[in-house]
Amino acid sequence: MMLSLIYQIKNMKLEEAKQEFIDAWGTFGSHWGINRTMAQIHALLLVSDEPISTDEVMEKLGVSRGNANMNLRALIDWNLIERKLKKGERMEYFSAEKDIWKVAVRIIRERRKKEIDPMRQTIKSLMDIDDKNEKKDEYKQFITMLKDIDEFANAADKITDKLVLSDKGWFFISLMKMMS
Amino acid sequence: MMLSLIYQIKNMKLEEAKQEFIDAWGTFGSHWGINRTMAQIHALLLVSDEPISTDEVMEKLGVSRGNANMNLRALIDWNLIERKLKKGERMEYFSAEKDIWKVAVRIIRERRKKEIDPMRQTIKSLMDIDDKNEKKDEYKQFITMLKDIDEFANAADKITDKLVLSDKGWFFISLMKMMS
DNA sequence: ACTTATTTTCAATTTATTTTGAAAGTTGTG
DNA sequence: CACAACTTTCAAAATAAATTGAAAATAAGT
Repeated sequence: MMLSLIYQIKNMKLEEAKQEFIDAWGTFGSHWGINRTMAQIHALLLVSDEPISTDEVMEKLGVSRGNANMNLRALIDWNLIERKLKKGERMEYFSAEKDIWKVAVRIIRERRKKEIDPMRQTIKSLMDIDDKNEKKDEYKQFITMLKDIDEFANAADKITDKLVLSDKGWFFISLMKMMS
Repeated sequence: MMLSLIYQIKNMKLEEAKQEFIDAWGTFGSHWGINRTMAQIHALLLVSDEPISTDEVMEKLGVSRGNANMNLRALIDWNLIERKLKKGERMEYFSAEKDIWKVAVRIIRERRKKEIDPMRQTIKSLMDIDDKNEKKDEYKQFITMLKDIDEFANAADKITDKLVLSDKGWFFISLMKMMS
Protein backbone atom coordinates (compact mmCIF):
# COMPACT_ATOMS: atom_id res chain seq x y z
CA MET A 1 0.00 0.00 0.00
CA MET A 2 2.67 2.44 1.11
CA LEU A 3 4.86 1.00 -1.56
CA SER A 4 2.36 1.67 -4.29
CA LEU A 5 2.09 5.26 -3.16
CA ILE A 6 5.81 5.73 -3.43
CA TYR A 7 5.68 4.07 -6.79
CA GLN A 8 3.09 6.61 -7.86
CA ILE A 9 5.25 9.47 -6.74
CA LYS A 10 8.31 8.12 -8.41
CA ASN A 11 6.40 7.61 -11.59
CA MET A 12 5.07 11.11 -11.58
CA LYS A 13 8.07 12.70 -13.11
CA LEU A 14 8.24 10.18 -15.87
CA GLU A 15 4.61 10.81 -16.75
CA GLU A 16 5.16 14.54 -16.61
CA ALA A 17 8.17 14.25 -18.82
CA LYS A 18 6.21 12.21 -21.32
CA GLN A 19 3.45 14.78 -21.32
CA GLU A 20 5.95 17.54 -21.87
CA PHE A 21 7.47 15.55 -24.68
CA ILE A 22 4.08 15.18 -26.34
CA ASP A 23 3.47 18.92 -26.16
CA ALA A 24 6.94 19.75 -27.41
CA TRP A 25 6.68 17.32 -30.28
CA GLY A 26 3.37 18.91 -31.20
CA THR A 27 4.86 22.39 -31.32
CA PHE A 28 7.92 21.14 -33.08
CA GLY A 29 5.85 19.31 -35.66
CA SER A 30 3.89 22.39 -36.53
CA HIS A 31 7.15 24.07 -37.56
CA TRP A 32 7.70 21.18 -39.91
CA GLY A 33 4.46 21.17 -41.84
CA ILE A 34 2.96 18.48 -39.63
CA ASN A 35 -0.14 19.59 -37.82
CA ARG A 36 -0.12 19.72 -34.08
CA THR A 37 -2.54 16.89 -33.46
CA MET A 38 -0.76 14.61 -35.86
CA ALA A 39 2.55 15.28 -34.16
CA GLN A 40 1.03 14.85 -30.70
CA ILE A 41 -0.57 11.55 -31.57
CA HIS A 42 2.75 10.46 -32.95
CA ALA A 43 4.50 11.48 -29.75
CA LEU A 44 1.87 9.75 -27.64
CA LEU A 45 2.41 6.52 -29.52
CA LEU A 46 6.18 6.94 -29.34
CA VAL A 47 6.08 7.01 -25.55
CA SER A 48 3.47 4.28 -25.21
CA ASP A 49 4.57 0.77 -24.74
CA GLU A 50 1.25 -0.77 -25.58
CA PRO A 51 -0.75 -0.17 -28.74
CA ILE A 52 -3.41 2.49 -28.25
CA SER A 53 -6.96 2.80 -29.53
CA THR A 54 -8.67 5.80 -31.09
CA ASP A 55 -10.64 6.30 -27.87
CA GLU A 56 -7.50 6.43 -25.80
CA VAL A 57 -5.99 8.97 -28.17
CA MET A 58 -9.12 11.09 -27.88
CA GLU A 59 -9.04 10.91 -24.13
CA LYS A 60 -5.34 11.47 -23.57
CA LEU A 61 -5.07 14.37 -25.98
CA GLY A 62 -8.56 15.75 -25.60
CA VAL A 63 -9.35 15.79 -29.30
CA SER A 64 -12.43 14.77 -31.23
CA ARG A 65 -13.00 11.41 -32.83
CA GLY A 66 -12.82 12.86 -36.31
CA ASN A 67 -9.56 14.58 -35.63
CA ALA A 68 -8.03 11.50 -34.02
CA ASN A 69 -9.16 9.31 -36.87
CA MET A 70 -7.92 11.58 -39.64
CA ASN A 71 -4.52 12.03 -38.11
CA LEU A 72 -4.10 8.38 -37.28
CA ARG A 73 -4.75 7.68 -40.97
CA ALA A 74 -2.24 10.34 -41.98
CA LEU A 75 0.38 8.78 -39.69
CA ILE A 76 -0.27 5.41 -41.30
CA ASP A 77 0.17 7.02 -44.74
CA TRP A 78 3.48 8.40 -43.61
CA ASN A 79 4.39 4.94 -42.43
CA LEU A 80 5.08 6.21 -38.93
CA ILE A 81 2.54 4.06 -37.12
CA GLU A 82 0.76 0.82 -37.85
CA ARG A 83 -2.54 -0.78 -37.13
CA LYS A 84 -2.48 -3.58 -34.57
CA LEU A 85 -5.41 -5.92 -34.22
CA LYS A 86 -5.91 -7.61 -30.90
CA LYS A 87 -7.28 -11.10 -31.22
CA GLY A 88 -10.92 -11.35 -30.33
CA GLU A 89 -11.34 -7.58 -30.46
CA ARG A 90 -12.72 -5.57 -33.26
CA MET A 91 -11.38 -2.23 -32.16
CA GLU A 92 -8.23 -1.01 -33.87
CA TYR A 93 -5.07 -0.28 -31.94
CA PHE A 94 -2.04 1.63 -33.17
CA SER A 95 1.64 1.50 -32.39
CA ALA A 96 4.51 3.66 -33.57
CA GLU A 97 7.75 2.73 -35.20
CA LYS A 98 10.17 3.24 -32.33
CA ASP A 99 13.45 3.33 -34.22
CA ILE A 100 14.16 7.05 -34.39
CA TRP A 101 16.41 6.59 -37.37
CA LYS A 102 13.55 5.11 -39.35
CA VAL A 103 11.17 7.75 -38.06
CA ALA A 104 13.44 10.55 -39.22
CA VAL A 105 13.98 8.95 -42.60
CA ARG A 106 10.26 8.58 -43.16
CA ILE A 107 9.50 12.14 -42.17
CA ILE A 108 12.24 13.43 -44.42
CA ARG A 109 10.94 11.36 -47.29
CA GLU A 110 7.43 12.74 -46.95
CA ARG A 111 8.66 16.28 -46.64
CA ARG A 112 10.80 15.92 -49.71
CA LYS A 113 7.80 14.68 -51.63
CA LYS A 114 5.90 17.83 -50.71
CA GLU A 115 8.64 20.42 -50.67
CA ILE A 116 11.46 19.57 -53.01
CA ASP A 117 10.01 17.44 -55.79
CA PRO A 118 7.37 19.93 -56.99
CA MET A 119 9.86 22.77 -56.97
CA ARG A 120 12.35 20.80 -59.05
CA GLN A 121 9.59 20.01 -61.48
CA THR A 122 8.74 23.68 -61.92
CA ILE A 123 12.35 24.76 -62.20
CA LYS A 124 12.94 22.16 -64.86
CA SER A 125 9.97 23.34 -66.91
CA LEU A 126 11.06 26.95 -66.63
CA MET A 127 14.46 26.09 -68.04
CA ASP A 128 12.71 25.01 -71.22
CA ILE A 129 11.66 28.53 -72.23
CA ASP A 130 12.68 29.38 -75.77
CA ASP A 131 16.31 30.19 -76.19
CA LYS A 132 16.00 32.82 -78.93
CA ASN A 133 17.17 35.18 -76.24
CA GLU A 134 20.28 33.18 -75.54
CA LYS A 135 22.54 36.12 -76.16
CA LYS A 136 20.74 38.37 -73.75
CA ASP A 137 22.41 38.76 -70.41
CA GLU A 138 19.13 38.93 -68.55
CA TYR A 139 18.09 35.61 -70.01
CA LYS A 140 21.41 33.97 -69.26
CA GLN A 141 21.34 35.13 -65.70
CA PHE A 142 17.88 33.77 -65.15
CA ILE A 143 18.78 30.37 -66.59
CA THR A 144 21.94 30.27 -64.54
CA MET A 145 19.97 30.90 -61.41
CA LEU A 146 17.54 28.11 -62.24
CA LYS A 147 20.46 25.78 -62.86
CA ASP A 148 22.00 26.70 -59.53
CA ILE A 149 18.75 26.05 -57.71
CA ASP A 150 18.42 22.72 -59.41
CA GLU A 151 21.99 21.82 -58.61
CA PHE A 152 21.39 22.53 -54.96
CA ALA A 153 18.11 20.64 -54.92
CA ASN A 154 19.88 17.75 -56.54
CA ALA A 155 22.48 17.69 -53.80
CA ALA A 156 19.71 17.72 -51.20
CA ASP A 157 18.06 14.84 -53.01
CA LYS A 158 21.29 12.87 -53.09
CA ILE A 159 21.76 13.30 -49.38
CA THR A 160 18.24 12.23 -48.55
CA ASP A 161 18.50 9.27 -50.92
CA LYS A 162 21.58 8.24 -49.05
CA LEU A 163 19.69 8.64 -45.83
CA VAL A 164 16.69 6.72 -47.05
CA LEU A 165 18.66 3.87 -48.51
CA SER A 166 21.36 3.35 -45.96
CA ASP A 167 20.94 2.03 -42.50
CA LYS A 168 21.89 4.10 -39.54
CA GLY A 169 25.42 2.82 -38.95
CA TRP A 170 26.27 3.13 -42.59
CA PHE A 171 25.06 6.67 -42.82
CA PHE A 172 26.97 7.79 -39.77
CA ILE A 173 30.14 6.30 -41.21
CA SER A 174 29.57 8.23 -44.42
CA LEU A 175 28.94 11.32 -42.40
CA MET A 176 32.20 10.91 -40.52
CA LYS A 177 34.05 10.42 -43.77
CA MET A 178 32.49 13.62 -45.02
CA MET A 179 33.37 15.56 -41.93
CA SER A 180 36.99 14.52 -41.86
CA MET B 1 9.95 50.54 -84.21
CA MET B 2 9.38 47.13 -85.77
CA LEU B 3 12.49 46.01 -83.98
CA SER B 4 11.23 47.06 -80.61
CA LEU B 5 8.02 45.15 -81.20
CA ILE B 6 9.96 41.99 -81.94
CA TYR B 7 12.02 42.68 -78.90
CA GLN B 8 8.82 42.87 -76.87
CA ILE B 9 7.62 39.55 -78.21
CA LYS B 10 10.91 37.84 -77.62
CA ASN B 11 11.01 39.16 -74.12
CA MET B 12 7.56 37.95 -73.35
CA LYS B 13 8.50 34.42 -72.51
CA LEU B 14 11.28 35.51 -70.23
CA GLU B 15 8.92 37.77 -68.33
CA GLU B 16 6.32 35.02 -68.16
CA ALA B 17 8.90 32.59 -66.90
CA LYS B 18 9.98 35.05 -64.24
CA GLN B 19 6.41 35.54 -63.17
CA GLU B 20 5.90 31.81 -62.96
CA PHE B 21 9.06 31.52 -60.96
CA ILE B 22 7.80 34.13 -58.51
CA ASP B 23 4.53 32.26 -58.05
CA ALA B 24 6.26 28.92 -57.69
CA TRP B 25 8.75 30.28 -55.18
CA GLY B 26 5.84 31.66 -53.20
CA THR B 27 4.07 28.32 -53.06
CA PHE B 28 7.30 26.53 -52.36
CA GLY B 29 8.18 28.94 -49.57
CA SER B 30 4.91 28.37 -47.79
CA HIS B 31 5.82 24.68 -47.48
CA TRP B 32 8.98 25.79 -45.76
CA GLY B 33 7.64 28.02 -43.04
CA ILE B 34 8.20 31.15 -45.11
CA ASN B 35 5.05 33.04 -45.85
CA ARG B 36 3.95 33.44 -49.41
CA THR B 37 4.53 37.15 -49.71
CA MET B 38 7.97 36.90 -48.17
CA ALA B 39 8.93 34.18 -50.61
CA GLN B 40 7.44 36.07 -53.55
CA ILE B 41 9.26 39.27 -52.71
CA HIS B 42 12.42 37.25 -52.43
CA ALA B 43 11.79 35.69 -55.85
CA LEU B 44 11.01 39.07 -57.36
CA LEU B 45 14.30 40.46 -56.14
CA LEU B 46 16.14 37.33 -57.26
CA VAL B 47 15.02 37.86 -60.84
CA SER B 48 15.47 41.63 -60.81
CA ASP B 49 18.68 43.07 -62.02
CA GLU B 50 18.13 46.47 -60.51
CA PRO B 51 17.33 47.20 -56.88
CA ILE B 52 13.60 47.60 -56.29
CA SER B 53 11.62 49.96 -54.08
CA THR B 54 8.76 49.14 -51.73
CA ASP B 55 6.35 50.75 -54.20
CA GLU B 56 7.53 48.53 -57.02
CA VAL B 57 7.13 45.46 -54.83
CA MET B 58 3.58 46.56 -54.00
CA GLU B 59 2.75 47.11 -57.61
CA LYS B 60 4.35 43.99 -59.07
CA LEU B 61 2.95 41.64 -56.45
CA GLY B 62 -0.27 43.48 -55.70
CA VAL B 63 0.24 43.58 -51.95
CA SER B 64 -0.27 46.31 -49.40
CA ARG B 65 2.41 48.65 -48.15
CA GLY B 66 2.33 47.15 -44.69
CA ASN B 67 2.77 43.66 -46.01
CA ALA B 68 5.57 44.65 -48.35
CA ASN B 69 7.34 46.52 -45.60
CA MET B 70 7.09 43.78 -43.02
CA ASN B 71 8.34 41.10 -45.34
CA LEU B 72 11.15 43.21 -46.71
CA ARG B 73 12.31 43.66 -43.12
CA ALA B 74 12.04 39.94 -42.48
CA LEU B 75 14.12 39.23 -45.57
CA ILE B 76 16.75 41.64 -44.31
CA ASP B 77 16.73 39.85 -40.95
CA TRP B 78 17.30 36.59 -42.74
CA ASN B 79 20.17 38.23 -44.58
CA LEU B 80 18.66 37.37 -47.94
CA ILE B 81 18.31 40.91 -49.23
CA GLU B 82 19.93 44.23 -48.47
CA ARG B 83 19.02 47.87 -48.48
CA LYS B 84 20.50 49.92 -51.30
CA LEU B 85 20.46 53.69 -51.17
CA LYS B 86 20.54 55.58 -54.43
CA LYS B 87 22.48 58.80 -54.22
CA GLY B 88 20.26 61.84 -54.17
CA GLU B 89 17.17 59.75 -53.41
CA ARG B 90 15.57 59.18 -50.11
CA MET B 91 13.54 56.17 -51.04
CA GLU B 92 14.93 52.78 -50.11
CA TYR B 93 15.72 50.14 -52.67
CA PHE B 94 16.40 46.48 -52.09
CA SER B 95 18.45 43.84 -53.82
CA ALA B 96 18.82 40.13 -53.21
CA GLU B 97 21.86 38.01 -52.67
CA LYS B 98 22.11 36.23 -55.99
CA ASP B 99 24.47 33.41 -55.05
CA ILE B 100 22.09 30.48 -54.61
CA TRP B 101 24.55 28.64 -52.45
CA LYS B 102 24.56 31.51 -49.97
CA VAL B 103 20.79 31.85 -50.22
CA ALA B 104 20.29 28.20 -49.36
CA VAL B 105 22.75 28.34 -46.50
CA ARG B 106 21.02 31.34 -45.00
CA ILE B 107 17.57 29.83 -45.28
CA ILE B 108 18.79 26.60 -43.71
CA ARG B 109 20.40 28.53 -40.88
CA GLU B 110 17.20 30.41 -40.07
CA ARG B 111 15.12 27.30 -40.26
CA ARG B 112 17.45 25.46 -37.96
CA LYS B 113 17.17 28.29 -35.47
CA LYS B 114 13.40 27.90 -35.46
CA GLU B 115 12.99 24.18 -35.88
CA ILE B 116 15.90 22.25 -34.50
CA ASP B 117 17.46 24.35 -31.75
CA PRO B 118 14.33 24.66 -29.56
CA MET B 119 13.59 20.96 -29.87
CA ARG B 120 17.11 20.00 -28.80
CA GLN B 121 16.76 22.33 -25.87
CA THR B 122 13.58 20.62 -24.73
CA ILE B 123 14.93 17.12 -25.27
CA LYS B 124 17.98 17.99 -23.24
CA SER B 125 15.90 19.25 -20.34
CA LEU B 126 13.68 16.18 -20.40
CA MET B 127 16.72 13.94 -20.09
CA ASP B 128 17.39 15.55 -16.72
CA ILE B 129 14.37 14.00 -15.01
CA ASP B 130 15.26 12.24 -11.82
CA ASP B 131 16.94 8.92 -12.26
CA LYS B 132 15.49 7.16 -9.22
CA ASN B 133 13.63 5.11 -11.78
CA GLU B 134 16.77 4.11 -13.54
CA LYS B 135 16.03 0.43 -13.17
CA LYS B 136 12.58 0.68 -14.66
CA ASP B 137 12.32 -0.40 -18.25
CA GLU B 138 9.76 2.21 -19.11
CA TYR B 139 12.09 4.92 -17.89
CA LYS B 140 15.07 3.51 -19.71
CA GLN B 141 13.16 3.26 -22.95
CA PHE B 142 12.04 6.85 -22.74
CA ILE B 143 15.54 8.12 -22.07
CA THR B 144 16.93 6.00 -24.88
CA MET B 145 14.44 7.52 -27.25
CA LEU B 146 15.38 11.03 -26.19
CA LYS B 147 19.04 10.18 -26.68
CA ASP B 148 18.33 8.85 -30.15
CA ILE B 149 16.44 11.97 -31.11
CA ASP B 150 19.27 14.10 -29.85
CA GLU B 151 21.83 12.03 -31.70
CA PHE B 152 19.93 12.52 -34.91
CA ALA B 153 19.47 16.22 -34.33
CA ASN B 154 23.15 16.46 -33.64
CA ALA B 155 23.97 14.85 -36.96
CA ALA B 156 21.63 17.29 -38.70
CA ASP B 157 23.38 20.13 -36.92
CA LYS B 158 26.78 18.87 -37.98
CA ILE B 159 25.72 18.72 -41.59
CA THR B 160 24.28 22.21 -41.57
CA ASP B 161 27.37 23.54 -39.78
CA LYS B 162 29.43 22.06 -42.52
CA LEU B 163 27.15 23.69 -45.02
CA VAL B 164 27.23 27.04 -43.30
CA LEU B 165 30.96 27.09 -42.82
CA SER B 166 32.21 25.64 -46.04
CA ASP B 167 32.08 27.28 -49.38
CA LYS B 168 30.23 25.68 -52.20
CA GLY B 169 33.08 23.86 -53.90
CA TRP B 170 34.31 22.47 -50.63
CA PHE B 171 30.93 21.16 -49.65
CA PHE B 172 30.36 19.45 -52.95
CA ILE B 173 33.71 17.74 -52.64
CA SER B 174 32.76 16.50 -49.18
CA LEU B 175 29.47 15.34 -50.56
CA MET B 176 31.18 13.36 -53.29
CA LYS B 177 33.48 11.79 -50.75
CA MET B 178 30.47 10.83 -48.73
CA MET B 179 28.65 9.34 -51.67
CA SER B 180 31.53 7.19 -52.85
C1' DA C 1 9.94 74.91 -36.87
C1' DC C 2 7.24 73.53 -40.77
C1' DT C 3 6.31 70.78 -44.71
C1' DT C 4 6.74 66.83 -47.35
C1' DA C 5 8.46 62.19 -48.44
C1' DT C 6 8.96 57.93 -46.69
C1' DT C 7 8.74 54.10 -43.39
C1' DT C 8 6.72 51.67 -39.55
C1' DT C 9 3.14 49.99 -36.68
C1' DC C 10 -0.85 47.56 -35.42
C1' DA C 11 -6.01 46.89 -34.73
C1' DA C 12 -9.26 45.20 -37.73
C1' DT C 13 -10.28 42.26 -41.52
C1' DT C 14 -9.63 38.53 -44.56
C1' DT C 15 -7.99 34.10 -45.76
C1' DA C 16 -6.27 29.54 -44.69
C1' DT C 17 -6.01 25.69 -41.68
C1' DT C 18 -7.56 22.77 -38.16
C1' DT C 19 -11.02 20.74 -35.43
C1' DT C 20 -15.53 19.27 -34.22
C1' DG C 21 -19.46 16.33 -34.02
C1' DA C 22 -23.05 14.10 -35.75
C1' DA C 23 -24.66 11.45 -39.67
C1' DA C 24 -23.44 7.97 -42.90
C1' DG C 25 -20.83 4.01 -43.80
C1' DT C 26 -18.77 -0.46 -42.69
C1' DT C 27 -18.04 -4.86 -40.60
C1' DG C 28 -18.68 -8.80 -37.70
C1' DT C 29 -22.11 -11.61 -35.12
C1' DG C 30 -26.24 -13.89 -33.69
C1' DC D 1 -30.98 -9.35 -42.15
C1' DA D 2 -30.89 -6.74 -37.97
C1' DC D 3 -28.29 -5.07 -34.55
C1' DA D 4 -24.40 -3.35 -32.23
C1' DA D 5 -19.62 -1.93 -32.53
C1' DC D 6 -16.80 0.59 -34.59
C1' DT D 7 -14.77 3.79 -38.43
C1' DT D 8 -15.06 7.33 -41.85
C1' DT D 9 -16.64 11.51 -43.82
C1' DC D 10 -17.46 16.23 -44.29
C1' DA D 11 -20.08 20.65 -43.64
C1' DA D 12 -19.94 23.88 -40.18
C1' DA D 13 -17.42 26.13 -36.35
C1' DA D 14 -13.29 27.46 -34.19
C1' DT D 15 -8.62 28.84 -34.38
C1' DA D 16 -4.49 30.51 -36.35
C1' DA D 17 -1.93 33.14 -39.74
C1' DA D 18 -1.48 36.60 -43.16
C1' DT D 19 -2.88 40.96 -44.97
C1' DT D 20 -4.76 45.49 -45.18
C1' DG D 21 -4.89 50.36 -44.66
C1' DA D 22 -4.74 54.29 -42.39
C1' DA D 23 -2.63 56.68 -38.55
C1' DA D 24 1.70 57.50 -36.18
C1' DA D 25 6.46 57.94 -36.40
C1' DT D 26 10.69 59.26 -38.58
C1' DA D 27 13.85 61.74 -41.47
C1' DA D 28 15.25 65.27 -44.90
C1' DG D 29 15.12 69.65 -46.91
C1' DT D 30 13.93 74.71 -46.55
